[in-house]
Amino acid sequence: MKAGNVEKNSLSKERLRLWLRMLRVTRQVESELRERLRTEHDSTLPRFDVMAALYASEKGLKMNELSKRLRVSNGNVTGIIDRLVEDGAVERIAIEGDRRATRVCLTSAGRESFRAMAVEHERWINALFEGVTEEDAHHIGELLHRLPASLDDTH
Amino acid sequence: MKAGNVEKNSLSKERLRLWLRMLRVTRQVESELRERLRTEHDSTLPRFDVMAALYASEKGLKMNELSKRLRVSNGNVTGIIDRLVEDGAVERIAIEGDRRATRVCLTSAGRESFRAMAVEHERWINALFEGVTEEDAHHIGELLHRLPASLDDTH
DNA sequence: AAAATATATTTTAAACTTAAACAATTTAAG
DNA sequence: CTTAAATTGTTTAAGTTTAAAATATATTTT
Repeated sequence: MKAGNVEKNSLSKERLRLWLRMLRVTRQVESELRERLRTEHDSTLPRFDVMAALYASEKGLKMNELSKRLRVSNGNVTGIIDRLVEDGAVERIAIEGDRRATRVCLTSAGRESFRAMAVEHERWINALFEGVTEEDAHHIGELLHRLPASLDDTH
Repeated sequence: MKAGNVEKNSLSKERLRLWLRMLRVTRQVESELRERLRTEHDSTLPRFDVMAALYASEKGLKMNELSKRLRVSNGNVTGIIDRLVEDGAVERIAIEGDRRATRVCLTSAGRESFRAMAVEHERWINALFEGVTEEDAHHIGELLHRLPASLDDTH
């Protein structure tokens, strides 16, 4: 085996190790957030994500946009929105000029409810990442920003 | 507002940003892996994770250990193992001396099948993380290793 | 030994997830 | 204008996921 292959191999292993660690940390944090959303706000992570996307957009989003924004299947979004509508947190609004599409908005109750969760969410994250300095956060953030190279991030 | 609060606030925001990026990258990679496992190996990510854990242990694992190792509920493991058994990749073996517990092992077909997937899996990761140098991988890996501080990693 | 407690796993109910098939509507081509 | 193609959203089938209840077995207490 040539020296080049040895190096390549070792780099490959190091990248694999990095991926496994990212996966572990992400799952831990997700699990923690899920638990707290459930016990303290009677909600779930998918609901929170959808509400966050809607909160950020002034006049709501089409189902389509929501599904692209969150990178989940459109069928998935349908189900989550159904449940949020049942709970009165979200409403579907017809779009004039296109009878296929629907615009989805937070109700004022939904907006209120999200605000409460978001404040705590930031606190939780801040506490979970206690060991990360601003420099670390910035540095890792920059690296992740251009990663993974082969996956297009634009939509 | 005091200066301390401003800094604290900014750090908190930076950590939140880091978390959101980690989440985005992790989901992208997971989605990519899921797709390739499905199309190229007629398998799934949870199956792969379970098989990886079993492959790494010489004489299999108890359902219990598997669920702790993968940080998923025990009921979840039951379902995944059920399907792997159907596929002939895994077998349940009684434990002498404890009729509650079951040991779960890869069959030789399962071991074979996992090996094939694992080789490609490492290649995929290596390609997806092409932009990460060995130094970066090592550095981020070290940081993630001791993160998140508040979550105990021992079980 | 009987009762209480702990452990190991499965079952259940509800939600989430995807891919694929479908229905409705709009847009584009001819 | 009329048909073909593309877009938007829902439905369906299969699998994943969790928490909680249920079951079965083992261990400890009394």
